[in-house]
Amino acid sequence: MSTALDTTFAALADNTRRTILTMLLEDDMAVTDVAEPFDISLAAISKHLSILTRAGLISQEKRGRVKWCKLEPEAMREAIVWIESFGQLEALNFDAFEQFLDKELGG
Amino acid sequence: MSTALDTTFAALADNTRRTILTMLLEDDMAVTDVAEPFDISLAAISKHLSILTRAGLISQEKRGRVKWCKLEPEAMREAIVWIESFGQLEALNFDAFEQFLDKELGG
DNA sequence: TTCATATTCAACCATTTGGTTGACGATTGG
DNA sequence: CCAATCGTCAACCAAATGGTTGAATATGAA
Repeated sequence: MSTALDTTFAALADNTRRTILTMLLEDDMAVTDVAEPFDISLAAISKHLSILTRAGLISQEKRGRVKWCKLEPEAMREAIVWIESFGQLEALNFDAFEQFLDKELGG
Repeated sequence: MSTALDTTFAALADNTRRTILTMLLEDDMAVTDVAEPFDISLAAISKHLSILTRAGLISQEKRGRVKWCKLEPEAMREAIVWIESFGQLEALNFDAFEQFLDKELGG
């Protein structure tokens, strides 16, 4: 089974896709313009965009013959929560945390 | 070409591996004990651990016939830095959480 | 030494990925 | 209407994943 978090992290696990997301921070872009700086085929970019869309990280809307790509940063929230929570838990000595929880919740 | 960030995100893109990392927050564990709660073969777990090791997220040290797995959370730092650059999502206020914990546990 | 435990390796399978090329459908401008 | 542009689809390829089973390797214990 593949969770939303799986899909998000998998989408982020490729430099081309991360670069595309960064490009889209600035503004919405047409597929052709997204592809322009890369050295791979338009079809390859189209696949990357599909993966980003499936992960919810971008949305695509066709107007005329141009398909516009728009960043959807909300989709990253769950991943951020996971990774930052992990960091928090790690930072605060687990034993102390457990003792704290026992005290607060236990009984 | 596959960057460190690629490898880290790819390693995180699987629920079994994320669960393993969470388990290791508490303490170092032997491979067999890591495998225990999961419903898949030991060999499958062994592969997951290889992927985590390759990503630097854990280290493994053999003592006797037991191989101990240890969390290496530093490996997540680059990923955290990247993901945080999408900062509109910093709406989820972790600072407050940290301050709360400092107050409760600190001293 | 012999048996059991801990872990990996090897071979296999199905699915996904990241790329290619070439054809195709839709749309727009002349 | 015709040609160019935008983008996807289809078929293919090589490599990686996530899983299996069964054999092999280390090590420890009796």
